Amino acid sequence: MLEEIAPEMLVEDTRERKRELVLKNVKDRVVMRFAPNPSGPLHLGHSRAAVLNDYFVKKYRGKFILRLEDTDPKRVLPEAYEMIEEDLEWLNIGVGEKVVQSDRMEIYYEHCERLIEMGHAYVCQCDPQEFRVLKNQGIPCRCRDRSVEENLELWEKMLDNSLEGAVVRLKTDIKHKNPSVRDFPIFRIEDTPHPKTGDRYTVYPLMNFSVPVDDYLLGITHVLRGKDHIVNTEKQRYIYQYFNWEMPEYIHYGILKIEGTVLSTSKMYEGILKGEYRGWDDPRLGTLRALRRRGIRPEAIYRSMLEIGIKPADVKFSWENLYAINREIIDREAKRFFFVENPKRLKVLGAEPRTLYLRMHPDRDLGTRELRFEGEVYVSDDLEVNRMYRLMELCNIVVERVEGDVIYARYHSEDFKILRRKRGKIIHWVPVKDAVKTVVVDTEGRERCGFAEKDFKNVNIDELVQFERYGFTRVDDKREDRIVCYFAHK
RNA sequence: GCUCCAGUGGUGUAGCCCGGCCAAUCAUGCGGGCCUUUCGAGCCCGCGACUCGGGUUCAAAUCCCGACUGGAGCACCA
Repeated sequence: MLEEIAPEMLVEDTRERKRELVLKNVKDRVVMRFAPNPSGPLHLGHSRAAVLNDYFVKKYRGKFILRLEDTDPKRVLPEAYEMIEEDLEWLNIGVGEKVVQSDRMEIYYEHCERLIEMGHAYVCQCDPQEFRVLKNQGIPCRCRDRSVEENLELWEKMLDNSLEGAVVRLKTDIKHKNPSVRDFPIFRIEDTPHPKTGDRYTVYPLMNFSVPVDDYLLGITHVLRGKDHIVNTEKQRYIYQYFNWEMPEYIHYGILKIEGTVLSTSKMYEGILKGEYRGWDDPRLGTLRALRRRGIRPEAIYRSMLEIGIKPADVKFSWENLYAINREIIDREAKRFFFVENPKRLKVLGAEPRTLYLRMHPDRDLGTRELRFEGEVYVSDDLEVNRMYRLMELCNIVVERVEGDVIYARYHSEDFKILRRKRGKIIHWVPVKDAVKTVVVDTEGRERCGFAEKDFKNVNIDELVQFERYGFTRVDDKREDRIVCYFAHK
């Protein structure tokens, strides 16, 4: 039946089902978390975890928890809490619950105490270098077999701020084949004031402690993380075992390698402070806000990340693929305008003035624009003497001479076919009168100056437009003397 | 160096678990054509890959071993 009416629908359907991403071990409900460190806004790298979590949560009607992991006061940027939420909202990710780790310090302390009481953790006062030497040989340090009472006493001292240079270590396997797993630290002292809690705490949990504790208490069922966390998963397994907790399902995906863009939050921040970048949304950066400013749609990023998926092999991020998806989205809504970069004056002799009305979009009704031709226009190409050109949508001309910055040409004919026969080029043009000074900021942050046609002045900020043959840009700012756009892609 | 993981066209992806229907999917890219007064979009055609070597098997992209390549981890960061 369906085969007769619409066979292509069937084909499409099976394909879609095949490519769909699935989660293993889904019981009644999935709870997943996205856990960034609030050191800056979200970038392309983060968007992968955020999107995949959101996708699965929506697919299985579960819960998305945003957990801000701010247990290293040195790596917290106060504005980042807000920025991360904005970025997620922009990506259309539904945050079901928000948790901030610095609000949960007492919880971590309690659980640490329990581990000490059970004899699974101890306070270690060894010099880090010395400990490492012992650890690498698989030899326990002398702190390891202190009594529970002593450890609790020392732990209290740590909290009281009367013990320096101590850490709490988890007893794992001192001969574990991965040395970093051997009695790894779970708490450390850090005196740097915390942007949220000030100097209230000086003892902070390390990730491999706070993460499993929170994952368990929040009821996380599936954890999606990069394979750089594989060893951490192994470490965290000890915590689950000691508390006799059931472990969530872990999925480790390959590293997403993104070339040609700055993604390191600390490097970006440094660059901003030095004035090298104009802010978190500088077009050279890989932050979501930079992409937004350039006119990349959140759906394009979302689809891009789903396409990449969760396979364990590393993947190279392809800007081309992202652009292709974005182009597909914005093509139908982007109004067309003429824009000439590096403008040169062109005087056309012997042509009658006239007014043209062109469509804003080749196949959708987005209105018309008006071009008044009065003999003098801007063009961006270098024109050759004696060659025929066509001012697009207008008429054929032949270049006569170039005098300084001004090109002189003579009107030749109307018919497009003549141009074809003479193998002439079609060029863009903008009437000199009423030309709108326009700056396009490219992906390197360079300003490219030129003129757009008169009606371009009616665009709204934030609108996406296509400068014909030039590329898609987002209108960023309108000033009295010019309009500023950010370049998206061809 | 040690430990672990992975290798499908330029890029991303499907297939690999449960060998045959895979002279390998889809997208992007590239080349060509149609259309078009955009070198855009759309439509059509084409290009292009199972890292290599052994083994198991009637049969291997799919299973096993080795090599090579790439990656991750080896912190009082996350």
